[in-house]
Parts: sequence; structure tokens; C-alpha cells
Amino acid sequence: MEELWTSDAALTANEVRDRLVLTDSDRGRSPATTTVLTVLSRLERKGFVSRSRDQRPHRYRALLSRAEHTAELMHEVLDSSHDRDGALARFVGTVTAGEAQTLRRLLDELSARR
Amino acid sequence: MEELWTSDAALTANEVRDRLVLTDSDRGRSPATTTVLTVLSRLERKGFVSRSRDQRPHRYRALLSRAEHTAELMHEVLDSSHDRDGALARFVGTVTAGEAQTLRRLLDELSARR
DNA sequence: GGATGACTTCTACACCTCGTAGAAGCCTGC
DNA sequence: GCAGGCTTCTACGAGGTGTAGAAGTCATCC
Repeated sequence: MEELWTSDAALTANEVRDRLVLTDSDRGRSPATTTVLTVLSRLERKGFVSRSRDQRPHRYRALLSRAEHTAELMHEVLDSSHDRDGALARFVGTVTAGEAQTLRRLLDELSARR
Repeated sequence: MEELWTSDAALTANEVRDRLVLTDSDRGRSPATTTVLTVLSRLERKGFVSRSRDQRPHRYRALLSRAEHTAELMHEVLDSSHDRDGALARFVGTVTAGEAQTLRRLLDELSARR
């Protein structure tokens, strides 16, 4: 659904639809424009997307980048846990070596910044 | 739904129901036993729960602890990201100081173990 | 050896989200 | 003032979830 936002920013419904044609796995199919609009409206209601109503073909923009959204979701999951540290431990414990390294680097940058 | 597994392990449907009475936010209410059984069956179908059919009151046991389940979910979210490192970066960037410390410790333990 | 009661399965309903889109309404430029 | 593009309204089906009654199964006790 939100795969719409692999694209970058500020599109009209029709532009989104056109991109979907190229992206979709089953070639040749593209959803109706109204479908896209419905989805965009629902995303707006949920606060994932903003729209500028002043211009006539309304322009939609993702409020969070894909990565931010993912991070947000991870936090939500973690928050639902009641045992954050335990969950974090399990998480780190099942991370690949490469990711462990990435995490370490990120933590270093973080502490440097603070 | 799975809040059933705040409890520890290997319960019968009736035991689960009894615990729910005590845990639930709206006191006094308890679901019917059949409700619990339905939920447990569905959880079993989805592989979240195992059941021993040999004893007559079947006993149900969580396959993953709460923390493990959370970690699993976090990995799923991360896997859906297409930009794991970017998502990880955002995640770490929005973590509390305490959690950053926890993460660091966990990573140290991890590398010590490997 | 059949009745009894506990336990389980089957079936169902209501409600939600999501993907999809037709029908109808709105608005702006010609 | 209206044609055509854009948006909103409404709707349907599929799938998940919370809830539970009805019906089936099974061990046990008399």
C-alpha cells in the first residue's frame, strides 16, 4: 500500500497511479485513479501523508520517509513489549554480523553527537 | 489477544480464561471458555502456540516468549524496509539514552560471545 | 453399558482494515 | 455555461479478530 512512497515526494494522484504501473509486479495493470485517491485519503486520515488542497490537482507528500516509517514501526513494536530490554536483547541477539557492526557505528555516531 | 502470554507456560483453556479475568482492564468480565479455545486454536494454526493433545484438557504453550515475539516482529518490520541500514539509523537515532547504553552493552556481549 | 459432565470443535456473527472502483459532485478554463 | 478533469461518496469482497452458542467427543462413575 504505502509502496507508493518508494517514490520521493509531492505527487498528484495521477502521477502516483502512473508510477504504480511501472512498479507493480503484474505488468500492464494499473489501479483506477479513484482507487489511488481513496488510498491517499485514508493515508491522510491516518497521518501518513499530507496534501496541499490549494492547487487543484492536489499534491500528496509522504510525511515520513520509508526509513523513518520503518523506524517508527520498530519503536511501536518495542513499546508494546512491556519488557523493552528483554526484547532489545532478543533483537540484537538475532542480528547479522554486518548489522551488528552497523549498529555499533550508529551508536558511536550518536554518542559523538550528544 | 496474545496478551495471554504474559503468563508463563503450558496452560489449559480454562486456566487461561481464569487469568484473563484477573488481568483484564474491565474487571469482573471474563470471556467464555469457548472464546479462549477459539483464539488458542487460531494461534496454533498460525504457529504461535503449541498444544499437547495427548492429555485430555489440552495444554497450550507459547512457542515464543513475549520478548522473542517482539524481537521477531522488529525483524519483520526491518526486513520489509528495502533500506535496512537507513531504517536502523533512524531507529537508533530516536532511541533513548538509556536504551542506547543497553544496546551498546548487548553488542559488546554479542561480540564477546562470537 | 449407558448417562453425565467436562472439554473441544464447528459454525456464526459483528466489526475492522484494505484493495478496488463506479457514481456522483465540484471546479476551472475555454 | 459547460466539458472534462479532479475529488468525494459509497460500496463490495476478502481477510483478520473478538465473541460465543451448538453440537460433537470422551472418560468416568454408577
